[in-house]
Amino acid sequence: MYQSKLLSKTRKDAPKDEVSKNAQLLIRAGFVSKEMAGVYSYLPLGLRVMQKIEDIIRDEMNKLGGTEMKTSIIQSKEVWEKSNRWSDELVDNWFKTKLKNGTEVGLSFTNEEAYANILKQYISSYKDLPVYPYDFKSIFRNEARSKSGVLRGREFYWKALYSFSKEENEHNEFYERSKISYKNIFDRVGIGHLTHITFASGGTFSKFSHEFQAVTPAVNKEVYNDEVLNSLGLDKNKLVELKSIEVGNIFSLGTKFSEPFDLKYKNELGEEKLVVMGSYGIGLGRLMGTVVEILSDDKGLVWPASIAPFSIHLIEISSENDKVKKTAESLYGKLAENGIEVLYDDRDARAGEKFNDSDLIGIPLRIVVSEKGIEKGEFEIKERKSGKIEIIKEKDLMEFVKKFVE
RNA sequence: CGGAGUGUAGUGUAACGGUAGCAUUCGUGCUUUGGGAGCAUGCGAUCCGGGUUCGAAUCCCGGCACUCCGACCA
Repeated sequence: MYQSKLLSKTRKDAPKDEVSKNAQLLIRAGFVSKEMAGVYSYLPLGLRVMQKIEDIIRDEMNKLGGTEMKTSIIQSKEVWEKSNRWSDELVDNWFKTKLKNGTEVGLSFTNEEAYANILKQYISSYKDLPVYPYDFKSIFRNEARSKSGVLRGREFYWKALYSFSKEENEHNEFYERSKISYKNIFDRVGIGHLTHITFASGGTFSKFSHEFQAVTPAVNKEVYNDEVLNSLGLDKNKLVELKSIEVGNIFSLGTKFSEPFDLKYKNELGEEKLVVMGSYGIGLGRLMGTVVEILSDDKGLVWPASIAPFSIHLIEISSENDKVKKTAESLYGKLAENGIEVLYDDRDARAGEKFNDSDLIGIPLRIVVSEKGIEKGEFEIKERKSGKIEIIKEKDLMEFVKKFVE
């Protein structure tokens, strides 16, 4: 893609009211635009990262046996009254509105009800189980206070998978496998080494759940109190307190939702049994923000190759000599032919500005096309993460790049 | 939802109750071309609504927005 057509631009200063590192960098680099507190629009660069994260999660969910679908955002009151989660006194973060005819509806803040309600139509026999539907969707939460940039939004994009199992054993087996999938996801987006599974409160529906906490030098501490520690039999003095961000959460729901929705199946003996449920969530925006919090440096963003918006940042150093532009164009074409995603800085800007922008945007590999390089038949290659610079002969370039992209 | 603070060009900032200035971005021209370069020139702002005053960015009231601390966080 031509950088001149990118739509967004970098800036030197972050808006003064944006305090979190993730939002400051993402805004400065032109990945997101702030609509209001807790509500961000994704610009082309940001969307590309989100899509890569989505692809990785989708891949892992499919391997886990998940089936992708899409539940609606508009939810009817009746459904949520069944599980007693419509009342604002019990759930205070609903966005509610009305249809023209006065019917009350809400914007979904989670999916248990939606899935239980739908699956009731399709589950009737033990032969229908287990099933693991999931979706990616925008979720709306009317938070009293939104903070930490993209880490805690009022509108955010997430993946939610729900497991529907015949009994506890079958559920537990899946639950354990889901942990591995989650671990794979965090590995693949580049924060696996810092992400740990932890015990957490089960909220309103189960005694405990598991959270995946990514350790970070900044932001967010949660779930660390005597009650939880005591009930887990842990000694507070033996624990180390770390700052971390919750990047994923899995719950065993038991029959908490299958009961109110009368979600039952007949077993081999013709007996009616309640379905055992679990839920498994990951916020994609939060995950992206977490990667930013953890991997960025003082020059800007640093994306792991797996979720970088582009693999290569191709930079031409502006010159009177039109050979530079021609060479850069031709290289851009060659890379594209080989299926390599390239952001090509074709702007008429000075080298310093381009280098700074490149560091800020954080694409893993930078290739510089300059007049002096062309004379020698060489390109300069810089790895964003390490800052390591190499000079590569023109004939070796494609091979080098292919190897790097793998 | 409780407490505190802040609202000035796209962004960052200045202005005692008395001409809204500076930097950057952006437009134009020239110079420049390996780490946000230089000269010239131009465009662009006081959150909204009331009030006090000869006069309000500035003081007062209300609203809205944002930020911070806390509560909350399927």
